[in-house]
Amino acid sequence: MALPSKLDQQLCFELYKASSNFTKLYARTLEPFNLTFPQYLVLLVLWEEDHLLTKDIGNRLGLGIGTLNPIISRMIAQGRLIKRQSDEDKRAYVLSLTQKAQEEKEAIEQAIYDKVINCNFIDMSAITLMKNLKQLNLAFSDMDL
Amino acid sequence: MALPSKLDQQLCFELYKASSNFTKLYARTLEPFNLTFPQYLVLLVLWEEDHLLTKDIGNRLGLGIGTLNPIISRMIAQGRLIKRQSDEDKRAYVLSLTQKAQEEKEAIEQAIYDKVINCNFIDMSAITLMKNLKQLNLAFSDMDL
DNA sequence: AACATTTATATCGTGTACGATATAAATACT
DNA sequence: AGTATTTATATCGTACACGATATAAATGTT
Repeated sequence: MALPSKLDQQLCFELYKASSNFTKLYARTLEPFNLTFPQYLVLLVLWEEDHLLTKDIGNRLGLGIGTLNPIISRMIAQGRLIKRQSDEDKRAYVLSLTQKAQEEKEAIEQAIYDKVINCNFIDMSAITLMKNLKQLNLAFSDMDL
Repeated sequence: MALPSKLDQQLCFELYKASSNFTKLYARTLEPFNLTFPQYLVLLVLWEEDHLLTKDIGNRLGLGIGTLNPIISRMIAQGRLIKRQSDEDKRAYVLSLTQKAQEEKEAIEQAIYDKVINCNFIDMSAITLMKNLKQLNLAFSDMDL
């Protein structure tokens, strides 16, 4: 019987490396803002829709509370987020952007544009790549992983 | 001027999620063997070529010593690896598979085959995906990231 | 209303992952 | 040979990332 194909081994590995490379690239770009990549993802979510519950952010990023909570705590300490107990549900907490976090949006997006988008390789075949990745993640979401 | 494109934001995010999903899938498959995904990657490397130096494994996996060393230490404690000081270069250490690690290769490959390869989504468009990912990682390697 | 279950968050333990610093051995240079 | 630089590994500090457990509030059941 066929053993794990080379293909599969390479796929998981290429994905692992690509994600790591991308994270490193973003990390360097975000360092001047004293931001990590996961923290930036939280900002992306809240820039799109502010005043979300912890679980909402977790759902959108696919992160559990054990990962998200420390990230949020640090972002509160940084003065980027504010946490308020929800009125409707006293178990839940509403996360909101501070003025600082709202104002730095443009500068951060510009930095990403300069350093990341200008890496021409993004254009390569990003459409196909994205399509495949989305299909992949869709398949995972149907797997109750 | 165009802000960071939606495309880019989605690309980095889809990659992040896909890698995380894959790692989780592998983690579950490898758990019965008391193996983590990065530890499995070290085994993959050494199954292909045994008796490598720490730096060789690091190069092939794209991992620094700060990440790799704790992984190797745990694998030694697990009885999977043996570490011997190199004769040619007394700074370097040769990592070798124990008999246990050699013998469990088949069983682990079978487990991966059953749980991962049988996820039909692998077939989808893995060829295209792989090609794009390799291109991406090649571009990164030219960036002294 | 009393109780059981579910849900939202919190905390803990283990294991990456990276950058910075430290150390000893090897190599290059004068 | 003696010194400077590079190289291979080790250790540390910070920050994810996940699963397990804990707690309190909300919901469902009888």
